[in-house]
Amino acid sequence: MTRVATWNVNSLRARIDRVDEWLGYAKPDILCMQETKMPDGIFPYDHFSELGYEAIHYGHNQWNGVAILSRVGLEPIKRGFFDEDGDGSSEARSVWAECGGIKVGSVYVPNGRALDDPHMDYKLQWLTRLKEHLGKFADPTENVVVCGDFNVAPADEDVWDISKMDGMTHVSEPERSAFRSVCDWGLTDSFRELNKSPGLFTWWDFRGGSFHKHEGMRIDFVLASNPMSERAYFATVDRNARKGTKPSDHAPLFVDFG
DNA sequence: ATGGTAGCGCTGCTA
Repeated sequence: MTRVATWNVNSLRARIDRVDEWLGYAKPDILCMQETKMPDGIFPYDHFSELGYEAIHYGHNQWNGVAILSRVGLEPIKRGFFDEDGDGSSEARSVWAECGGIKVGSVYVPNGRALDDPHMDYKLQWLTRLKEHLGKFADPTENVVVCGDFNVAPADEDVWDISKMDGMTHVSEPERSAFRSVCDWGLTDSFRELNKSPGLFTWWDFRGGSFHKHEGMRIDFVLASNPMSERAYFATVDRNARKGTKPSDHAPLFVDFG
């Protein structure tokens, strides 16, 4: 069994105790993290090594930052897309490695902010570039997982109340279309394949008690190529990690592959 | 009720 997890930690420095706690009981083999919000120079490689995890991190500053932890081996492949230099001139939104015979990507898709904001165009273009990158990274007949915060709720049942989302980001047709286009490369939303119920969320706004009102969205995914998808047999969101002291606004989710 | 909270880092930006 291989347990593949993804978690937008919303600052690794602020969340390190919660991450340690979660690694201790969830015991993922591979954990993709987003929004570490730190440069590579202070990423706690040694700390995770003591916990049995190899790691690759890509971050420049207090924004973005992505990582992959693995306890089944880790061969670094690329910081950023293949058309990015990974030395600081581009945003740190993707990192790529091979872990125990699985090609793994950890991605943090731009937020978009609003439908009429220039960042929305950037978000859509970034998703197009992600798909182009996948073509160079791997073949969909290989073992591939692309995990992360996509900032898109792909279907109406992935938000708490679609009637309140008219004109809002994360649910617009251009965003959903761009997400589907990435999946059309050869990736399946493995969590949804295994959990058909509506109202299963991975993110809740810090404001207004959204978590306790169950007002969230499902915007984090473990996307799996067919050889991986066929092996997926269990998936869940750990809502307990969204409770208690200093939680991230995202909960971790994982998929177990036989 | 056009707010609210969290993190970073220093005053406003990002989400």
